[in-house]
Amino acid sequence: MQDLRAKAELVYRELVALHGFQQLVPRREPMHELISTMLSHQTTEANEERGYQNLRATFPTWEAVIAAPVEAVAEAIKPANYAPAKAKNIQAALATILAERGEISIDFLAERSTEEGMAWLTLLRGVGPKTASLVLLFCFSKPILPVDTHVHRVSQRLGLVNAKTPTEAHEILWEMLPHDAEWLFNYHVALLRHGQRICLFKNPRCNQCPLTEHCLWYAAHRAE
DNA sequence: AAAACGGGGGC
DNA sequence: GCCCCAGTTTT
Repeated sequence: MQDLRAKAELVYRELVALHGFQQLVPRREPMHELISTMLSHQTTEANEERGYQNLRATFPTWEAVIAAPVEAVAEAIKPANYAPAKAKNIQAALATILAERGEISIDFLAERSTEEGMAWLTLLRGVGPKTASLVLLFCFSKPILPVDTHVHRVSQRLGLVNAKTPTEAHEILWEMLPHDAEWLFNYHVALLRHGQRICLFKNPRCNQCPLTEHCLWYAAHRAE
């Protein structure tokens, strides 16, 4: 177990160096993070960004998004996948947030514990554990690890975890990694970037990876 | 645990 | 044209 922790530190150093040290501050604006992450599911970063920019350009305020016909919101976020469902979810989320304190802001999450924040956010339709984790870590510096498919896959290939489900992968990583927001932020971002750019789901670019000698997947597939 | 949801862009 | 993608919800 202790050697796994050491390996995690090695992976952290190598991948943060490779993909650039990320600053946890200045933190992202919470509403931007929440809505853009809701848009991001099952689509690409470029489409998420276009949908978000188009949404903000179309409606002057979040209140205007709530007031608009759901079809108009769906049209604005069209580049994102599942636009009709996401439009409905975003309007409902904004209405819930407005009801919380009478203004469109989730800054009140700063005063809540990590667990309370997770519970509150995941009550929103269209917000699951990944989205909630990202908002709490990126915007409120809560020590929490978002385990998306990239973090899971890269951790798995490097032998850091051997888990059937994302939930199990999260439990193992949480036991192993430091519970420090900046460390977790860098780990998440570094493994995400690695998964997107080098450790691809299919045909990973192992010739660009500094960790092949520590990689179980590479050891099993190097003959191919 | 597995399927449904469902669309733009890269190859 | 085929297949993938910062996931969530429902069966």
